[in-house]
Amino acid sequence: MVKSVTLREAWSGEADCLNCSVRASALFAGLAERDFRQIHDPIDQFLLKPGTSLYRAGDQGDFMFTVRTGTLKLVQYLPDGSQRIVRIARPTDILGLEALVAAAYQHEAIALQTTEVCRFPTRLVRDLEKENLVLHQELMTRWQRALSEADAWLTELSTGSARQRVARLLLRLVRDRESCECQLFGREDMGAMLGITTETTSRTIAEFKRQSLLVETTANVFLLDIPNLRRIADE
Amino acid sequence: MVKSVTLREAWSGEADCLNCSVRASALFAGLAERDFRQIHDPIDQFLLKPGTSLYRAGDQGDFMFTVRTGTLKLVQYLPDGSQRIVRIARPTDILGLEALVAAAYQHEAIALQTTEVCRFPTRLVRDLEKENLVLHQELMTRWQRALSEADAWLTELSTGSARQRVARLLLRLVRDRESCECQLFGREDMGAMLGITTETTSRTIAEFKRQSLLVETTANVFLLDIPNLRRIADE
DNA sequence: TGACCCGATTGCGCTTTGTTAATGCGGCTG
DNA sequence: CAGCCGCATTAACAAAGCGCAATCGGGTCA
Repeated sequence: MVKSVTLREAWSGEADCLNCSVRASALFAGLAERDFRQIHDPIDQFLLKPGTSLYRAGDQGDFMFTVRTGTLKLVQYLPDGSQRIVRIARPTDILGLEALVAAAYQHEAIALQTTEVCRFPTRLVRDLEKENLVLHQELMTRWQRALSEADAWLTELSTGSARQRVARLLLRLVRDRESCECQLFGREDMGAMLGITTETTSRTIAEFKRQSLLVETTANVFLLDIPNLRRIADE
Repeated sequence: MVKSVTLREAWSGEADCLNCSVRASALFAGLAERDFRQIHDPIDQFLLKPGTSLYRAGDQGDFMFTVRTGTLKLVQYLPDGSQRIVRIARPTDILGLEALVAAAYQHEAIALQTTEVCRFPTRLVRDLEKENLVLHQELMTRWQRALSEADAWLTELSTGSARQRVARLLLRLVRDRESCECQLFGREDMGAMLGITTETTSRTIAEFKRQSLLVETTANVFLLDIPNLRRIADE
């Protein structure tokens, strides 16, 4: 079991949205300068250390978040206390979409790496969205993207043998990347993404390493043999 | 493997939305009478026999659908050709939401029972939604509901032992129902929902029957022993 | 009525995965 | 530097699920 740290002392300043480095692909990409002037509530930034919980399932959803850097996991818990990771969030992804239509968050969001997020009030989005067609369109697209991701996790990451699932997860981690290098997560987290145990995950990855499908460049950073992994994923 | 039938000869008339029996809980619940008068394209109804395919992944998404009666499965296929059912649609559910933001459908939709659906043009929703806040809100809620469902399938139906998964699926089928009676699907479909084989599904259900957790009233219709199934689901 | 078909069920051997515990390894702390 | 902690890996064994094939039961069709 992994213990999680609470969000605390993670505030790292107010955001400068107009000059945001991810603005072009962020939720607010469609806002004009005059729209930003309407924003009176401050948009805060947070710097999360790995293991920090951004919010928990059931928390009141007063805020939404944009990931600037790093990675978070969205976790749901089973009656027996074990966790299942239902999605991961990467830079430009939105967290807390559900707050727009529900009172509370549906997952716990926990940083997997050092992660920067921007926080903005849910009601800000609710207000802006009524008048701004681009934002509105963007929201629907985000929703659809989350749904596609969820479906892909079902078909790709929760079906087939452990070997196949691990291979598919690895491939997914380097998709739309220039390099075929990627930083892996802890074995327990990978298992929770794939619906298999920590040990099976570790065994499988160790085997991939022995077969040179994975080459470790730095601690937990690997080069992937994409063609052969793809063969395993599809067999 | 299951073969699917194509949508054909299934047209069953034009819909009378104002007097629709599921209107109160349908997507268009928020429309006033004058809104309906704006609708010039006809809204057609279809009656699907079990196994009929309503649309396929990749088909151009010109229409959306409301389920009036029956059940459909939303299927995605793996590279090896095996199917994974990612969701089921029941009365008042919307099919083809993704057509609002993507060019094509993401799944194949296949009737599991005799099923009635209403079909309306995607662009009708796109147009109405711009002006009608209630419809707009309703759409977001639907999207979120689909997402919650997908997440639940991951945590409840794709995690744990086959016994637990089957039990959880059964419980889910009678949730928000007055009676604890329900019509089951074919074992192959149930397996495809749970990520297990047809045989394992059959063995598990047969075992439940022997233990009287399930009592068959009619062909493939069962009474559930909810408390004990719940115990299995959570153990 | 008898041949046939389809889906459910069962038996059986085999592989994979889960379980439990031990071992290794690197980094951090006192 | 020794001890310790967290995580990955491995071993050994048990259990679960898979794959394949045979069987069963109902319903259909000629």
